Amino acid sequence: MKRPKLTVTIQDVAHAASVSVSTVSRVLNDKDDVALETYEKVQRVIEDLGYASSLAARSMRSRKTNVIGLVVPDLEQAFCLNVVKGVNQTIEQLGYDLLVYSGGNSTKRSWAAREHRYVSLLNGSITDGIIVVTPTAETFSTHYPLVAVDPHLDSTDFPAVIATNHVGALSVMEYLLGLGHRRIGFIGGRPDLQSALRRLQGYKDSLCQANIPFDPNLVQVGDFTRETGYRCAQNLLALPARPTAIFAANDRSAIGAIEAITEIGLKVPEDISVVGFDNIEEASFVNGGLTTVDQFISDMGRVAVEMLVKLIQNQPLENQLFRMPTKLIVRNTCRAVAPEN
Amino acid sequence: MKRPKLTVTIQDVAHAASVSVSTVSRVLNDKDDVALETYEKVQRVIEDLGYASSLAARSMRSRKTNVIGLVVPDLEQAFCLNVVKGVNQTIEQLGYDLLVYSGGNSTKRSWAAREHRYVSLLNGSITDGIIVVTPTAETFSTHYPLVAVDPHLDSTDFPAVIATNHVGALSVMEYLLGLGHRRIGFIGGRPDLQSALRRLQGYKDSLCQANIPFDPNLVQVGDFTRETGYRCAQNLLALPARPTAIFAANDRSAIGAIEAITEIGLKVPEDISVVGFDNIEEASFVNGGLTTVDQFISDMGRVAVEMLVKLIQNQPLENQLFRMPTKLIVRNTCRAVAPEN
DNA sequence: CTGTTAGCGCCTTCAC
DNA sequence: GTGAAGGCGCTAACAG
Repeated sequence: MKRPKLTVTIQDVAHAASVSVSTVSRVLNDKDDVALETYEKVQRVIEDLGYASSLAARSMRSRKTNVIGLVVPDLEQAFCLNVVKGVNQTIEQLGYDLLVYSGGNSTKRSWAAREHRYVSLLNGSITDGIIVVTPTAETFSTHYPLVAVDPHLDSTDFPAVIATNHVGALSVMEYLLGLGHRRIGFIGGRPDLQSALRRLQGYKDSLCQANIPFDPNLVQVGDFTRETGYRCAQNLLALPARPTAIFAANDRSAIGAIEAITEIGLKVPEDISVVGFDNIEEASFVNGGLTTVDQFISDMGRVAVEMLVKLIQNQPLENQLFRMPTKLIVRNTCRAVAPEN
Repeated sequence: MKRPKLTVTIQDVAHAASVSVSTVSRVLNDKDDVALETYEKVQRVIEDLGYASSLAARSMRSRKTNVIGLVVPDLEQAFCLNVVKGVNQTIEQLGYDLLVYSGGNSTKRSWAAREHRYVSLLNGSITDGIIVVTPTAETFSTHYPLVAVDPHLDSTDFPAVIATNHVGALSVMEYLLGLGHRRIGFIGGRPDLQSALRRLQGYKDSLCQANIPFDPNLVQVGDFTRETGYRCAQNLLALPARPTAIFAANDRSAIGAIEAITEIGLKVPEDISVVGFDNIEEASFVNGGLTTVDQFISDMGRVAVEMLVKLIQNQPLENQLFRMPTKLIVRNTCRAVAPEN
């Protein structure tokens, strides 16, 4: 025996309202040519039956779902979370719905596979377009709109909005160098993350450009957490020639660093300058205000959505690549030092 | 003119492999009765064409998608994020895929509507079952498996796993009272959140049970952020009769409170005891270890998935309601005080 | 204004 | 072992 349907379908509604399926469909899609009376009757039945049209069937027929997909590697990274935030806000305004797919903490390899899988699973099927955050896969096999957020710069054959980590790091270094610092410690982030790598590169490039020899001891590898920021700073402080400034690859590391510095009786910025990266909420009130760089992450989400929607609506894109600018936020954790020699 | 199909369908594969659609379907679903040779040929074509079967069509036909939906109000709340984490891990192990729908910061009213909307949009259509985190809506019109995480205790007509906020608060108070504290300040959380309310209720109930009159001045309304924790603590400290202990409704508030206390030259726990709630990562190393209560949030996600999968597979549930236990983690921010009189 | 008809891409009998 | 046909729930023509 066939067990009774669990779903109430458009047919049930049509039946209950004594009209045809297409009439119900018209009501559903707010077509104009339905008699008010019929319209109301159908609406009432829909209410009564608690009917909701099946996304699956709808998308299959009309190739348009009003749903946007978002594929993110890890919601626990602040970066991803902020992108989601921006996307969410924009989506709502634009009248789309959002489906997020997030990998947990998969390995890099397995994530690339799942990323791929999800793009083809969703796009053109349940989703009108997809935004992929920090894609691991080099490319995607979808013929539907896709926008990447912060992909590897060199492997982008789809529209993207990218963070300017390198430029941001440069601006920090320029600032620090301008204040007279020469021994600048660097607390890195997770080496498996592009952003971390690019910030480090910015650090190195600045040094190089300023003709300051690169000292590997001044670079500590962290993982973007406060805790390791603390430990990395301890290592830096234990150096025979202690740095006069520390550039942490993100705010949380910077906060950890400040703790380590304070703990041994030194003061920020009097004794050591500290700069972070990200401009998280806490940054504004740590140690009287942490100098850091804002990269407008949630705006990246917004821009990505805007690009995607244009793509979906077949409108031209001004730029294939949107570079989200970066801004140094000077607060109270840096101080000029007298030149050494 | 009809523009060319963007998707490669099962038909295209069948054609390219010179077999029938049903054969391809068999390969896709790993049916046993396919000649090895045919199987491999089809697989190869699938690879070549980058074919991926349409979720929409598949779900429509087979009423089974292997996708689980998760509806959360706000990913920025630590609670939600941790649930997602637990869900994610479990999902992957169980071979399901996960689709998350998250409201941004909608108002409570509008969220209830969207919540409803999403449940009916997804369930039975694209999703085999749904988990709703801290549902706002009282009930849902779905005939498909649905599990709630931390719903209002009284309005649950579907399976749920609930946090034991009240019990947790009780255990904190028991501990504090046991240490001899009588003037205990409370820093509340967002009054629109059940968890905050229940923790407050636990505070009040404990007081009542211990025959300590409730003093409204000792209760400050915060919003679960470090910043307001800081400000609330300042208010508490400015009281004519300063509390000997502060119970903050979450760890971030507690951390803010410790900052405020330290700032005026007092010490934790020597001068004031502080307890948090949540046991976030930071808690373990703030001020030498924050005493707090762990509620195993990500485990709630895990349990919810397990319940849901049982439901999907038509297996019986041992309990309709799973109460996730709570555990007081005693660290270094509390101290006994001598009885007052 | 409303009903009828024909698929969308896929899976599942049922023949062969 | 494989192909053909029917239908899942819905929308988009086309008739009336």
